[in-house]
Amino acid sequence: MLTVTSPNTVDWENMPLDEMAYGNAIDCDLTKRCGDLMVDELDYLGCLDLYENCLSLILPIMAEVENKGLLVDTDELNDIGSLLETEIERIENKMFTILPKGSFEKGEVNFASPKQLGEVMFSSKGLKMTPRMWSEKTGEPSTSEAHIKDLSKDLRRDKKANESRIEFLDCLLEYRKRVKQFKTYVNGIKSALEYNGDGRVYSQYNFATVVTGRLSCSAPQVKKRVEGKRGKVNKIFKKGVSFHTLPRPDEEGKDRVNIRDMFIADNGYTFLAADYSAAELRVLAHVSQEPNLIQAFKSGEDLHKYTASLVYGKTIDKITKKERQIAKSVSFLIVYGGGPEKLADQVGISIEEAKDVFFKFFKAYPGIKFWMEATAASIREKKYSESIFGRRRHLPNVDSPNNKLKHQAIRQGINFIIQSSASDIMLHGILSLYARSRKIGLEILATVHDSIEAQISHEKISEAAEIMRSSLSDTSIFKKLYDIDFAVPMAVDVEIGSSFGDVKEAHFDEKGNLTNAQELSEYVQTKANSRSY
DNA sequence: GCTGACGGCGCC
DNA sequence: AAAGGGCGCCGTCAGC
Repeated sequence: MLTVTSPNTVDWENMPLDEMAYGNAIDCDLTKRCGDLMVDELDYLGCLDLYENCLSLILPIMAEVENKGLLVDTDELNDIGSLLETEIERIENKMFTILPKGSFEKGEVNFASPKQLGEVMFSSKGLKMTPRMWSEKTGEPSTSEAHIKDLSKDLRRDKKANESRIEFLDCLLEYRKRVKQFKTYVNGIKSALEYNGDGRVYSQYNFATVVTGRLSCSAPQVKKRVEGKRGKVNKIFKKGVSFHTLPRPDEEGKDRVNIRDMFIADNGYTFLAADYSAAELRVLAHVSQEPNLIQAFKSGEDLHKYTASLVYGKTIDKITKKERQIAKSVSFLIVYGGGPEKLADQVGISIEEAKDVFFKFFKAYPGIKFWMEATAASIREKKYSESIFGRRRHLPNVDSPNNKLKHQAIRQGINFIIQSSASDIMLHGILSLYARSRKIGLEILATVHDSIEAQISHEKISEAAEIMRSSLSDTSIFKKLYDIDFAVPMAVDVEIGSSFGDVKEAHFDEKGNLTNAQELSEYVQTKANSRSY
């Protein structure tokens, strides 16, 4: 609320209603007055259409999503919880046996403290490794994953002499991952369930957080004064988790822990997820108007294979997994502003090879290079960049005397256009879907940047799948609303299953009909029948 | 006991 | 020459 200067010290839950009503009234008044001014400003800047066609409409829809929340499978939660507990204990014990005898005993050192862990890894008392990356802010030796992997890779050159070090580093990464899963999700969801009391968890979708216009997602919290304690608010209760950071299992199926399995559709409902395939690269095709990239998307071929075939001068059927992976990486690095060094690091090739890949990529898609250069020039001149829907990001750092900041601003500006445009396409997709969802009873449960999660009663999965696919992929609305001829189709994949973590691809025929409905629905029903709800 | 900065890492 | 965009959340630690 606008009128609250220190929200963390206010006890909302115990506030008298009239006091809260008064505060809210002031907020409404101020918001309205600010709103009128801002509408004029939006009009002046050329993005009032976006606000009226999309942003103003989507707010109440997301409020509905927030209030609906998601059902948690508590059996799954408990299973994952005890699995993680024993796993964490096992790894921790193992780590202490690896350390030199008499150096660090269990209970004496906390691996979660980068400072203490640094002692273990780098001091003469510990594993005596030589650091080569340091924190930018504090100058302390880094214990980051990148550093650990780098050290580990080097140690493996003399495997015999470094056996225990390598093992420790492997354990450390595993330990961190499991601890994070346990602390953030098992603990987090358990305490949320305890507070909510309805078996559900909730997320909050924030509209004015992300510079590009993406929604951010966070766990709503209640600040509360606990009985028996004096003074102001002294406890924070979380009502859920951020849905945007839920981990995926390392290897689908192989990892026994899949945090996403804990989130399920309501009893009698099937879980559906629709996501745009390569949304940002499609936007890149549109803004750059690169003919080969446009053709790649129009062809309906696998994009990364298509790109690889241009880069390596081979037919698509000759493209190896590795070549496809390289083509995929280089595409995303372009969107983020990454260079050959990152590519080499990511896919395990030499920097020379990586430079060659970049060269050939730009040769295959010359319009991308041209667009990036033209865009950079425009950003330097105007000090801002602008998305296809008229959103702007101001980038004063293009004039910074600091080279790093200067180049960073250019990358941010280029990425802004792509990320922001993709984000608004998705918001329009939500609107289209919502408009068609009511009559079949489809309910949106969550959104994650380029995907929408929803539920539908079992018997209507075919209709629901088709509605999700067709609403999200409809680009004709951009012509209608903004006179934009979108250059490529927005392809959408739909998945259907028994939980957020357990979905299988839906297949459609040319007419858009779901062809594997029978198989999917049997699978989902079987799963649902085994649940206690 | 609280706050904010920081390291670290999850996702798109 | 070097260059990864955008977030949220956890624990630790220093400072008040």
